Amino acid sequence: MTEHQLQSPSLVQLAANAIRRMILAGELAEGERLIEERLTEQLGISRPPLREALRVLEQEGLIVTRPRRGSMVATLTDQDVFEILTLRSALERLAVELGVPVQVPERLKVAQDALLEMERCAAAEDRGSLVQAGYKFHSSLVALAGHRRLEEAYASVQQQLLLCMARNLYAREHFYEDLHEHVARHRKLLDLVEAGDPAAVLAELAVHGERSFNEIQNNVGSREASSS
Amino acid sequence: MTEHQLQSPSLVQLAANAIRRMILAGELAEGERLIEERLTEQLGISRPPLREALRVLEQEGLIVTRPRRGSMVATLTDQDVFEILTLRSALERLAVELGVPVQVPERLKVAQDALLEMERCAAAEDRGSLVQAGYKFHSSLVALAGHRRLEEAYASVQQQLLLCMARNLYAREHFYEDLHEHVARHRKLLDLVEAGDPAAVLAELAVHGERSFNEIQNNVGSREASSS
DNA sequence: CTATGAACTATTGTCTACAATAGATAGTCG
DNA sequence: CGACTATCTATTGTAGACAATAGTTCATAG
Repeated sequence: MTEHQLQSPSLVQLAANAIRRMILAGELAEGERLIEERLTEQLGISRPPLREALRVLEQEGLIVTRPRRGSMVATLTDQDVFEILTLRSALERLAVELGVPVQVPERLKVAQDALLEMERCAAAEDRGSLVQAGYKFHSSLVALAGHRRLEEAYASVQQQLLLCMARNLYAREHFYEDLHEHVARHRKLLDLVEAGDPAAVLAELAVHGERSFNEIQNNVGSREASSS
Repeated sequence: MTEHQLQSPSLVQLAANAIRRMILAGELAEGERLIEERLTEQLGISRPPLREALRVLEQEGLIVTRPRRGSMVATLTDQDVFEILTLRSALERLAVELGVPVQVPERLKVAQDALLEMERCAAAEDRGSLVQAGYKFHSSLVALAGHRRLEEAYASVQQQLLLCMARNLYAREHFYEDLHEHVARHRKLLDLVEAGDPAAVLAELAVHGERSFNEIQNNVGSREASSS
């Protein structure tokens, strides 16, 4: 049932991916203007496909466009971070309600693999990769529901969270106070999922989300303080 | 705090709105191919802005685009309808959790007005307008949360639901078995919101959603049966 | 010295034209 | 007579150029 829809990507998709990567990697600072002609030179394409790519990123919430004033990388306020975190939490809850107990074993396998990857990263104290692995783990949990729109919405929200973290290196360095405790929480989450008890997973997810919320808010706050 | 950001809409926005309206009004059938040149003639614009508009609609889930094969109006399967309804429900739940008890009285006013409009439509037995008014009512409930991303996500999902209903007139004619009972349920919902009891609203919303689910599924099913 | 206005430049919005490809149709071979 | 292949056409993908506007800078007047 996995659809291997291999189809040559258009320049629009390639451009959108490239710019998305640049933004999430922090190569483009928040609030930075995206000059179309400059991007066309960098990417080696012409403006029409680039502009279509910008529309895609705009819908994804990574950039903001005002008529006649061009596009800029989205600037996230505390309110934005609040919105992202609450929305993410709500989507995860739906995913658990629909996906636990697990119906399709293959999907569980993906989550298990992601967790193993997280544990490897924690052992190597590689915080950067741990963030990525954590992202994959959560995505795989959401994928348990077999709900395409949910997955897309989640990916979009998670992406904005990465943008939020890309804006200050501080978060990337200090994000997880205790790596192993962090991974242990994820292990517990997966165990509960495997046990097939949605209520227990939701409860764990609640404290899980609470922690993320505090950590991110603190990091964002510290950035504001440190920039003065 | 209401931002009157008056800014002249670009052709992209105008085109997106126009095509969106055409799709939701049923003027473009589900699965119908959207030939770019034909649309440019209808709308009196050239292809670049049109293509950007199509990207917007693609991200909104109203059309599907495959590389080198153009765009077509999205075709919704039963799985799609399931996804739309569950997602909508999850978003409404988040809205209630954040928005009840009501913090900003002005927002409640909007919901009250929408409900009055619903009651007027029910009294006039105008099912078409009732659907619209119901949409506004639910949107205003979601707006209680003061959560921009939530509102946008909800609008997108709700829009797809309208697409789902646009594909068969049957749903529009017979959607609400009992108009007044339907409106009464909404009245109760708003009363609970005003009372400021999130748990009670969530409980009512659950049965509310359950009903919508059955009604829509039945209508979709009947369409499939009646088309043979 | 400051504030207001106009001209200018950088950038976006839009259009026309060309290149490339997927689907269709007809022709030919088995 | 059916199936496969080649050509052809309709449509999408991309490029480059022109038009319009917002922000900036400089000049001038108060």
